[in-house]
Amino acid sequence: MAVKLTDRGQKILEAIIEEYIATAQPVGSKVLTQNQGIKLSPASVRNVMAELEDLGYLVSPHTSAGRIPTEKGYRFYVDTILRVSEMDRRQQDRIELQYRQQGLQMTDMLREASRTLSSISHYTGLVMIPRLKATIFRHIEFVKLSPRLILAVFVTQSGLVQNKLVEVDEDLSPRELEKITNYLNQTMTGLSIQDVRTRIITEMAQEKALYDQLMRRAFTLSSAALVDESNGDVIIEGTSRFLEQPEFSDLDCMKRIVQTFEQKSALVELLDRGLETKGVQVIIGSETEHTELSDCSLITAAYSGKRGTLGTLGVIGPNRMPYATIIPIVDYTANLISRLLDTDND
Amino acid sequence: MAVKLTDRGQKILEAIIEEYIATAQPVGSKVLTQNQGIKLSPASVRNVMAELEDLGYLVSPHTSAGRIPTEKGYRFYVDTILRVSEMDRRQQDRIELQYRQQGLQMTDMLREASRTLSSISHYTGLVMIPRLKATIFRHIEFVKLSPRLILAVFVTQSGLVQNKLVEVDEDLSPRELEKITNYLNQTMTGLSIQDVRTRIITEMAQEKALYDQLMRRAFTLSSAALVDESNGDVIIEGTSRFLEQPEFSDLDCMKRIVQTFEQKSALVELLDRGLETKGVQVIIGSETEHTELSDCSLITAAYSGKRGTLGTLGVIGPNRMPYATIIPIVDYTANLISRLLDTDND
DNA sequence: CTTTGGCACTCAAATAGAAGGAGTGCCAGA
DNA sequence: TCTGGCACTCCTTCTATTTGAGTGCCAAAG
Repeated sequence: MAVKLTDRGQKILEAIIEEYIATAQPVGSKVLTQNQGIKLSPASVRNVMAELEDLGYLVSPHTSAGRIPTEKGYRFYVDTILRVSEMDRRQQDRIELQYRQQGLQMTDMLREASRTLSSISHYTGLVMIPRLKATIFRHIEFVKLSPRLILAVFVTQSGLVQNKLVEVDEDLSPRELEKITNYLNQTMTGLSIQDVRTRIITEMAQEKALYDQLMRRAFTLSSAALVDESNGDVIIEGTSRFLEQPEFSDLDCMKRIVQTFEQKSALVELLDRGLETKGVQVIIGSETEHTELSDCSLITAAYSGKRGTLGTLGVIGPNRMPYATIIPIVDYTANLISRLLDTDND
Repeated sequence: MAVKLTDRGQKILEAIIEEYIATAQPVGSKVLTQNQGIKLSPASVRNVMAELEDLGYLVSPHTSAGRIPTEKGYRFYVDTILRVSEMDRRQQDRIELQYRQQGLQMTDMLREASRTLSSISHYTGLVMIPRLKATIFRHIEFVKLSPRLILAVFVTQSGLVQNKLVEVDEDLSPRELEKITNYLNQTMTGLSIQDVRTRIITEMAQEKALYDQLMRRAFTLSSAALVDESNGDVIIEGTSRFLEQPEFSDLDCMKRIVQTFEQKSALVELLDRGLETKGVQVIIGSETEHTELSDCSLITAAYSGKRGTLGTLGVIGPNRMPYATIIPIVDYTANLISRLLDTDND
């Protein structure tokens, strides 16, 4: 790390990585000299390449092949060489229009976001559904389905609708239910679900609540309704893109990756990492800390609603991804979604 | 079709298909003679096999290979040879228990069904989400989110909850909204969504409704709320199972299939076919009428709620599927889901 | 001291040929 | 009608050889 890389070394590393991203073939010294911008003989390039290999940025699969970037190489490329450009303006407009024409349902929008991410990046799109507890309480409504079964419908500030069936021990009259509804809507609006839940707990602990039958029921009901079950769901679109990548032509390796996708938990964990971070985050290969995904990279960014971060979205593909084009795409999409969530439903 | 197959022909066809299902290798005359139940010499078996090939039930990939079943062969096998057994009782109980422990949300249950179908069949599970219009109206509730934006929450008899955001032209007072809610819940409960919609249309056409402001609004609102957007969604679980099948080791073919899955429309169409049919239906290869799925077979069955068919579910895999074990699984699952939808939420 | 052309060397990938073997069709005899 | 035998087909596997891209290193040129 402390080792400085010469200017020339960087240029050549950049050229190699970009060539490899484009072709998926080990890069030799000859093709690099055809690259304008490098005005050296193959022999000189070879010297530099040997240096880069010593530093751990490149490896050669075997003696008579070219070089391919290591994870360290990609990391260096992303961190210090890469300068991301803006996204094409016309493409931006086209995407935004597509969303505007859509309906207003939040989950539909997120699904569309995942699909769009996949189709314009040509990799697999990921969108994390907002954690309930991170959202702001707006409104709750109870619908009595049968004496013991109540449907709780619960709307967040950003327009996310969540329903939950709650089984209760005692038959609640419509009037009681209405009172409970009014009480909750008056006291809880504007708080985060997290806060609502702690508040319910503290109030339940206080004696005054325990003496009041109705209050007790209100709290029982609402705490049951607000349990976050959708604990980290991810919308994955474009899994088939993985099948296009030559590095995953090994069926066994492919299968393990798709299985990991299906389980989702690993992806949830990876997307969670981006929640705290501002801007675009890149996770390369073994940085995922999942052996099945050790040949995959993620480009993620957080999106937010009116108040703070709601979730993350991004793209997953092979290490050999065109970061320069995809980073702006992810960045733009995260901002767009944030904007749409802000303007909708107010 | 008119051609009668000898008893011996059937026995041998059965043995070949079952051997091929088990091994995925062309079946030769020799292995068949090792099968107890066939007490003939390889030469005699060869004669029968040549006959079966003439009839179109078998083909040989090349002269020096064994024979593999054609679609026609599978069809004949499924229609006339196959006798399906009951499902293992213990497995039944284990599955049912798994569902009972689950929550009550319908979509979660269907997702679980798809997952279970996949995991016990070792193929890909499919469950069609009920079409809204096929379901029975139970309750509707409106939540005003902002002056112009109303959230309609709508519950079907079988417990499916659907929400929809409706933009309205005029600000409705809470009282008006309540009146509308009451009116709709009183008049529409027990009708199918289809009926509700036609009723709304006819009533709107009648003059009396047009003169009544409130009524008009009620109808506008409810018709907007009941538009079926989720037009045929399918829950697909276990796509990675396809990667295990040797017949799809060709990456290109594989990619086309997974892409078709992702688009879902083809699967919706295929599952739709099973809506009218009682019992288990088998669709083999080109019967799917989708070129991408011409090497796939589906085993489907309809499931129903309190009143009539709600949707279909099933398993998709290669033509070479162990029909004998999967048909009972699909059958059992469809019945189980129907039963669970009947007993829940009443 | 850096750069470059030359050259021997390495090793994966492609090609070609040979051997092996599974399975068939057909025929003559039981 | 069934069966053993036999010639034939042609896919699969294996081995040997060739090919060529790319390297490392060195000595000479800049």
